[in-house]
Amino acid sequence: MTDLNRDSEEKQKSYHHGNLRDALIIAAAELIEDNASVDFAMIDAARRAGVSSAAPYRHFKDKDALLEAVSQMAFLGLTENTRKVGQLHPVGSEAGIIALGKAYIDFVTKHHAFYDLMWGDMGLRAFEAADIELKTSGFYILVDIVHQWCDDNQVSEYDARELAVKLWAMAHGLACMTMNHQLERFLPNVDVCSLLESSTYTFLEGLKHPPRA
Amino acid sequence: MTDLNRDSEEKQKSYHHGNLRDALIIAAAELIEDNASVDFAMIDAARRAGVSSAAPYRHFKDKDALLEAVSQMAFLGLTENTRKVGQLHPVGSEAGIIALGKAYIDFVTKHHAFYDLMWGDMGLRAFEAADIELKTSGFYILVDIVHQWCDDNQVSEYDARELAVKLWAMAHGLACMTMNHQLERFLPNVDVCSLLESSTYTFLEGLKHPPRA
DNA sequence: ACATTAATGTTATAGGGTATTACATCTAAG
DNA sequence: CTTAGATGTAATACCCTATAACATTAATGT
Repeated sequence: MTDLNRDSEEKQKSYHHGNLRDALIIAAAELIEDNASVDFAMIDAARRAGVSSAAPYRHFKDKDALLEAVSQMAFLGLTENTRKVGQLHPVGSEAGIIALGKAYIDFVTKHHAFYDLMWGDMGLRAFEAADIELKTSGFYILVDIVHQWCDDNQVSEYDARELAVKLWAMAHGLACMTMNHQLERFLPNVDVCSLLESSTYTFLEGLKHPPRA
Repeated sequence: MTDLNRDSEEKQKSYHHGNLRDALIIAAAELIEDNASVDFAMIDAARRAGVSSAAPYRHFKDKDALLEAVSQMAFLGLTENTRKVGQLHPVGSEAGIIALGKAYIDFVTKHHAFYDLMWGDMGLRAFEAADIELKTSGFYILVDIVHQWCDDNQVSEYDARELAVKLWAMAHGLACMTMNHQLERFLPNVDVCSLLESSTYTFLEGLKHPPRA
């Protein structure tokens, strides 16, 4: 009877968790989303995964390492999202460029707390490591689209990467201002997506006309 | 002799500090700059001001309150800087608009650690308070210049505040990407100021041409 | 002047968080 | 089936925030 009970029911709790590392990443991500802050306590992530407060340190050197793992998860999500949206539009279309910008703003503002992990002090340390591709591939999706746009519009004097950076900076800036509640302060009732759209159109229009005064 | 020594020398230490509140703000600001992070310990700010670890709590409810005071100081500096730079150029000139953007990027990137205080989670709480003017007056300097630019360029169909937001977002985005070291990653050897300049020119050029396709 | 009160500073400490150490339990390899 | 390595636990040292109880000074009224 004792033996029967041991692994009947569901999975029951064994001394070893099985996949604590992933469970901790998920637990941390949930805590971050719930509290809208990265200031959760390690012991809370541990409890959520059903282990003691010391267990996480078998899988992560310190809290920063766990946060870095969450950051990587977030980058995966962002890149995946970017790729999907990019495929919905013809490469080089202005609609595609705008859609990417909107998707970026949408992702970042909806996962506000992850933003700090991805672009804040945290991400920077491990950015040197082997995951550079993971964290930059989203950008190159935009570069490709912009490159094609340049070809299609006889705007050949510009470097696609430079244009992509500028366009990204526009989206990034608008996303920041949204998250800071400055947009609603200075432009109440204005949608950030419509701002991005008109900004992008204006900018692309400017590119098609004489470079300098 | 004992009496003589007591207040000779310089100011000597009296039981009361005299202006501990300001001293703590300055100490905190210095610690933030030095460590490039807001994660200083209250006791370190207290030591820097020459008092015990509990003394700060006579002047600030908690650490957040001290950080908020530092944030206000930073906003004062940014606004003052913006005002000065604005006065160097004719109101409405493109050079003036670009100079403001450059000044913003310069200030924010040079005081990277303050950025979090000013626009991060911190600032948001007290943004509701009486210091809204302090924290927004810099923006309206830009609005005025943009408004004049619109008049000078027969671009009347746009709201100056909306254009100012868009221009600010551009500068803000570029500043973020600089601080995140993304600019140097994707565009090594490119100066953020030159990016802002060409971005702004392109954007303003776009405004002068047919609104939509 | 002098007493009284408010303001400001100190020491001690509770409470909460991180991360380590020593020990316990399980898994896997031969 | 034994032994080594991986993984989990309990206990704890250390750091930080914030409060409480107490000490000292400044300010105020008569």
